[in-house]
Amino acid sequence: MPIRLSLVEDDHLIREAFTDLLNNTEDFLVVSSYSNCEDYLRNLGTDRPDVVLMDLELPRMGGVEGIERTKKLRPQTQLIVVTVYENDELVFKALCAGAGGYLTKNMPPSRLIEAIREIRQGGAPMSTNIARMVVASFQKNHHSPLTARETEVLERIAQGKSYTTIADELFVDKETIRTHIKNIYWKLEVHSKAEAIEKARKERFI
Amino acid sequence: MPIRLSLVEDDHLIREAFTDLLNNTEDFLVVSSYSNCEDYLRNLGTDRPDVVLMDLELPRMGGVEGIERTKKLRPQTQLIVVTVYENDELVFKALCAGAGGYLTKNMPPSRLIEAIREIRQGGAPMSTNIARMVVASFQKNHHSPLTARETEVLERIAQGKSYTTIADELFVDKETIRTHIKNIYWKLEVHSKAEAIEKARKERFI
DNA sequence: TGATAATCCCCTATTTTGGGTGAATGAAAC
DNA sequence: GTTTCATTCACCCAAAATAGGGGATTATCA
Repeated sequence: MPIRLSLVEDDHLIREAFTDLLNNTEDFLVVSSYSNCEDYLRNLGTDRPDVVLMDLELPRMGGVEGIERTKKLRPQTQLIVVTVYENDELVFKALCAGAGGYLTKNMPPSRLIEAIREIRQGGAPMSTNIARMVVASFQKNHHSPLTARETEVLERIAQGKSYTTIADELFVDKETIRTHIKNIYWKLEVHSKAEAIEKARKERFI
Repeated sequence: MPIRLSLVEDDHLIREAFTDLLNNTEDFLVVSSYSNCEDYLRNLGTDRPDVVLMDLELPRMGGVEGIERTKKLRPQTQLIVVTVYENDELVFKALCAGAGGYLTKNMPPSRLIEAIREIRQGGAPMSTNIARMVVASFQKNHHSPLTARETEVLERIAQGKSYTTIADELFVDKETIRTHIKNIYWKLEVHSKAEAIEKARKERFI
């Protein structure tokens, strides 16, 4: 049985180039291609694609929402984003929504074929820069204004723990934790837990 | 100038095989190889490697701590983990500690060379399974016991927001949020924010 | 018809939080 | 050898948040 493919891409030249390329590849079958998410989702049940190549810049419903809906309607569907965008926020939104791979359009056509085989074999095909962004998202900013202890405290705050709990865990007094929090707030220029967590996460201090 | 490489690997057969392979590759220079982290770290300043291939199962100091210390001593050093372990926890610990790539030992030797070039060009070389684990870590569990609304509420709790703030954001009354929280606690069998966040994060409900 | 989801209300008591001010210790840096 | 920094703790206050208990009304969906 061939690997069933659907394309969602609003540039019809690219759409046809991909269709040609993939239909001329052993084991691949392009069952459908669409210029928008709405038409694609309407036919998802009858198309039954194994893998979908999805663009993100689409008219009306965007690709990220398209990914989410695909996963709700048909969870076994695997999606690879194919786009020009390398924007942090968009990449993570797409992955959170359920994309299993992310390619940027400056790749050689052979990479597309490779990626489809890779995702079928349990991988997560990504362009070089995307993989780096993803791995970097696990790592802390080394230029944090917070001390080691303050970081430890804020990490626990971000786990929803109370001052008392944190104090117990770190074998210090509750007042000590309060002092650390005050210093953290001063350094991050915030006045509440939520703001501190948001800022620290954004800048990867925690 | 060649790419300077250090190896940290306690199996001396593998160490020598890698050294041979890499020293016979254009532009590569293995400047040192060690069977443990302690010796490696002591010489990091004089070795000045561009890329380090690091095993994780090491005597005394483990590879994860080795990665952390490397990044503190010499942040520009790039590290690729080369190990047999595909354990979730270890993978994420290594990446959080600062690893820029993660390969499992069932790869062809050519993949090692490719990976070193890849990390130098701004990539994050990973084995198939590792890449999948990393991408999956962004995605939610589709078998959550929580409703869409409850998930929305718990996500905001995990951002450190108060009931009042959440109520405002969702355009409902504070009492509604309280009811959701009670139901969340009942479903997750917990009795506090911290426990709810921990359980929900672990099971990827949020 | 029942189950579930989402909304809201009231009561109580305890804890938590944010802000202010101050201070002792020890280590590292200059 | 003084000074900066990190870490620790103390006490005051008032507002806010939290957890637990009870109950109720819609609307939807199977």
